[in-house]
Amino acid sequence: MSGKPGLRDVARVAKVSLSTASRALAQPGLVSPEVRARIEQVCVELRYIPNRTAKRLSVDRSDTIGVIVPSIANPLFAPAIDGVRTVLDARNFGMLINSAELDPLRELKQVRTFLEHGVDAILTLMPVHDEQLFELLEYSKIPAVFINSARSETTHPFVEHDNFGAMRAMAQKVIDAGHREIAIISGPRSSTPIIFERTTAALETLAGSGVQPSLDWMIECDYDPVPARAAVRALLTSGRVPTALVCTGDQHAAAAVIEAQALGLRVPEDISVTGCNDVPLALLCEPQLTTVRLPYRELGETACRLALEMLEGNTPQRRTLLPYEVIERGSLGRPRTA
Amino acid sequence: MSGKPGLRDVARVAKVSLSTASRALAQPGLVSPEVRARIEQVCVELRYIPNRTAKRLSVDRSDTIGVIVPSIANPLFAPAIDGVRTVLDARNFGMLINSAELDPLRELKQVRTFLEHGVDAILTLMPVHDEQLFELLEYSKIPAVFINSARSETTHPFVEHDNFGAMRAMAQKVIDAGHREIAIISGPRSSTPIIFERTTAALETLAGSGVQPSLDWMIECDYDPVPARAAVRALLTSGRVPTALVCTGDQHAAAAVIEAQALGLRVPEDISVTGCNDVPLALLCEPQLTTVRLPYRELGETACRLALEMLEGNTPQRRTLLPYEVIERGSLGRPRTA
DNA sequence: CTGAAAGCGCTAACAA
DNA sequence: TTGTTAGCGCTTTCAG
Repeated sequence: MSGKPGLRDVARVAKVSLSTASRALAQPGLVSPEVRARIEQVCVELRYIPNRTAKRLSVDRSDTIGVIVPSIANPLFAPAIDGVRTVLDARNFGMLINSAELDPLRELKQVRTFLEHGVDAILTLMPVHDEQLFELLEYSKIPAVFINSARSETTHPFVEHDNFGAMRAMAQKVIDAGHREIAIISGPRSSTPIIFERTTAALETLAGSGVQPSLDWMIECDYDPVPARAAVRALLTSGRVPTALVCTGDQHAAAAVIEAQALGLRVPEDISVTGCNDVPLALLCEPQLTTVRLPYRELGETACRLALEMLEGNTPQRRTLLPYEVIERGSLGRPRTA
Repeated sequence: MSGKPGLRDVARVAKVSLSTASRALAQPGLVSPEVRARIEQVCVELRYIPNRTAKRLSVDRSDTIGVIVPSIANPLFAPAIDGVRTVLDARNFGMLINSAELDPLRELKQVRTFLEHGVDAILTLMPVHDEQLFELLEYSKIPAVFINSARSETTHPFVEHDNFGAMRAMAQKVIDAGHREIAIISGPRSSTPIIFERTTAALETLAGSGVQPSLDWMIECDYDPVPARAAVRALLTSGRVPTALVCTGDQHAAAAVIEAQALGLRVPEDISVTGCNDVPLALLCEPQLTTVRLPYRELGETACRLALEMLEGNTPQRRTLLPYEVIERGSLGRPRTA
C-alpha cells in the first residue's frame, strides 16, 4: 500500500477477492449491487487508477489504434485525424499517431513500432507504401485500413475520395462555362498518386471537349505560397494568357487569384480560377473560390469505423468512395471572348 | 509456438535461457558476442516483435508520452505537435494524442486516460485548466509540462511564447510608422488568456504613445474567414476609417487585407495591416503581411525536451520564454497623412 | 557471462 | 454470486 493502489488494494479494503473487484468494474452485472457499490466506493476513496497495461497483457487488446499520416503539419490531414479522434473518443479508445514524412520506409518502421506497442488496428494516410508493409501487416494479422491509397493487390479495406470524379466535375464546369484556353496547375505529380489522378481527370475531361493544354500550360509546383505564386506569375507573364486556371488544390487556386490580381487581371472577368478540397482559405479569397469539396473529416471517421468493425470480427466492405460536391462561388465565370 | 513468437521462443531456438535472450536485446554488452549474434539472428528468423506492453508492466515505463491539444484542427498547433513528434521520434518514443476541444473537463478526463495508459509524461497545450487537474497531476506524480498556459501556483515547467513582447513590438512598429488612428482586431478575448495578453500588450503600447482606440475600433471576432471578413467590413464601412489595423493573428490580418482591398482601399497606402504568428498565409497575401513570428514548432520541441529531462530525473528550469521576431513585409506603411 | 525464479497488475477459467 | 489459481511476456535480482 506504499505506492499507487492497485486493484488488489481495492479488493482488500473492500473485503472482497481480487477477482470480484475486477468483475465489479468490468462486468458489473455479475456482482451483487451492494458489493459493487462498496467496491466503487473504495475505488474513489483510494483514487484507484486502473492499469491498462496490465489489462492489455492479459486480454491482448489495447483499446488503442495507431494512425500514420504523411505529415502532421499538412492542414489537410488535420480534419481527417480529428475525424478519427472523434469516433475513437466515443469508444474510449486511445490514438497513437505518427508522421512518416512521406517516406514509405519510415511508415514501415512506424508500423513495427505500433505493433510493439500493441495497437489493435492501424490506419494509414500515406499515399504510397513499401512492399514489405503488406507482408508485415499480413504476418501480424492486424486490422489495417488504408486512407487515400487504394491497393488492388491486398484485401485491406480502404476509403478514398473520388478524386477523379471531383476533378472531372470541376473541369467540366469550366468547359461548360465556355472556356477553351485552360491551364492546369497541380502539385508535384510524382509525389502522390492523388495529384496524378486529379490531373489526369482534368486532362481527360478537357480532351473530351477537344481541349489540349500545351505543355507550358501544365504547371507542377509546390504548395507553399511563394513557389506557388512564382509559378502562377511565370505562367501569366510569358506570352499567351489562358482564360481559366484549373488547380488541383485550393492553395494553388488562392495563389493564382492573388497573383492574377496583382498583375491587374480581374477574377473571374479576365481569368477564371478553380480549386479543389474546399479548405477555409477558399472563403478568404476575393472572389471566393469555386471549388470541389472533398470530405476530409469523413475520411478519418469512416476509416476508423471500418477498423473498429474489423475489431469486432466483421468484414467490412473493401472499398469506400466518399462523395464530392462542386461548390460554386465567385472565381469561375465565362471567358471574356465568349 | 503456435501464435506469435515471444522472447521465450527466441531463447529456445537460440538455445539460451529467457534471461539471456532478454539481456542480449536490452544490454548487449552483458552477453558474449557469439551468443548475442545467434540470438539476433534468431530474432529475425522468427520475425520476433518485442512486446512493449509486457516490458512496460515490468519496468513501469512506457516510452510514450501523452499530448493534449485544444483542437487538432487548428493549424497553429500542427507545427507544435510536429515538434513534439520530432524529438520523440529521435528517442523512439510513442505519442498518444488527444484533443480536449478547449474543455478543461475533457482535458481532465483525458489526463486520467493517459494515466491509465501509463504514459511517462504529459504535455498540454490547453490554455486553461480545471483545478482538479493539478491535484491529479500532483497525486500521480507524473511529469507534466504546460505549453502556453503559465501557472504561477504550480511547480510544473511551462514554455510559452512571449506574446506580450511580440505584440508590443508589433504595435510599436505601427506607432513608429506614424499611425495614430489604429484599430485592433482580436480573437474572442475571453476564449484564451493568450489573446487577452496580446490585446493588452497592443493597447498598452498604443497608450504609451497617447493613442486610445475607441471601443468600436476594438473588435473581437472569430477566426473563420467569413465572420472575420464581415467584422472587418463592418469596421471599415461605418464612419471613420483607421489608418492601421493591428491584428492579434494572421488570419484576421489576411481577412483585413482582402476586405480592405475589396472596398477599394490600398494596402498599405490607404490602410496598414499587421498580423501575428507568421503562418504561411502571411505570404499568400498581397502585399505580404508584416507580422511577428512566434515559433510554434519550437514550442512543442522545447516542451517535449523538458519532459524528457524530467524523466531522466533532472529538474529543468520552470519557465521557458520563446523569442519572437518582427517580420517586416509589405502590409505596414506610413499613414497617408503623415 | 549465463540461468532460475519471482514478480509487474490484471483477467479469466474453474471451483465452490 | 464470490474466491482460487494460473498465467499474459518481459525484466531483473540473485546464484552459479
